[in-house]
Amino acid sequence: MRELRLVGAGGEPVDLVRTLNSHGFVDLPPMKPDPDYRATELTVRTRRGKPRHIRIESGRRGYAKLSILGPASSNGVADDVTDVVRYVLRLDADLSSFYAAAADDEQLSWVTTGAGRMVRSASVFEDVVKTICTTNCTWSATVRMVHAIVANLGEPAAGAPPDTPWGRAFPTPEAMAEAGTGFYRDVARAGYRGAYLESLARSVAAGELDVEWFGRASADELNDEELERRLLALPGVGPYAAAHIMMTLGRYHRLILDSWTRPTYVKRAGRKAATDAAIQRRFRRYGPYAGLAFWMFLTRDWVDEA
DNA sequence: CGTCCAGGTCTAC
DNA sequence: GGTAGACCTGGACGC
Repeated sequence: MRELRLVGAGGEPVDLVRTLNSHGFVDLPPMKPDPDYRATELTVRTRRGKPRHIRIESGRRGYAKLSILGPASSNGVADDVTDVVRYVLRLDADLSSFYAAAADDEQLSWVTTGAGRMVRSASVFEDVVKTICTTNCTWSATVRMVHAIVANLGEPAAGAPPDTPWGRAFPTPEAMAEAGTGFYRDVARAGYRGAYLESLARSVAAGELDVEWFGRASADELNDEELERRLLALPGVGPYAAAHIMMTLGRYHRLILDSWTRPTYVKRAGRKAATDAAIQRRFRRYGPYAGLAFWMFLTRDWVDEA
């Protein structure tokens, strides 16, 4: 068992439950939250050996508790797993300036108690794949595709049951590159997205495309405009997908405007209608955090207020 | 049964 | 540069 101090890089508080229910991807394997999002299970790859199945939950005040389930693990493996969890929970992010801006906003000041930390997948590749699986389809179709990809191509942790997506790490680009066109068509039933996924996996596996760098690069090395341009160049990634991927990368300037967020904004704001431009004006004051502020505005009721 | 469309994108003008 | 039309799939509808 390990403990993780729930504090952001700027000393700001971290609300674990809000983080574990920060956006739809937390409900996709290899993550499996409890129904109330007060804890989650997750299967992660480590530098050596099989993936590990773990559980993250509240610990003593101000801490999360991390348990590695299954066979006993060495300290090295526990260190690896801890690093992955810190990454997934985005504990390295500094949201203090976002909170400073939100404190003056009557409709968003509630976030300063620790909301706004968006879960990210263990790799940028995984977030790109999942995002492509959300395009032009219902959420149930996204679930079907991602379940098939993880259940069939993901490496199982020790003791993982067969034929389920749970207990398996998200597949490597190599595994997805080798799966074959028939897998995407007949098993994942990804339709025309299959070609996008296969092309993406092949480029990454071949070392021609380094999507992980998109997550590591600073804003000086890779500014938002250039990053967006590169994301739009990926197969199957258009304006919506680029904005969503940028959110997972911690680039919150762009608002995710899609068939769910637009009507949800109108409802939450108590309006009859709102143009994209009007929505963007509402959150412009947040500058680089405009997209995050928008997302918080939409998802306030995802967690019961204490 | 057919039509529409969902957390859109691509191609061809 | 902006805008139709096609596109896999499978639920949700209307008929």
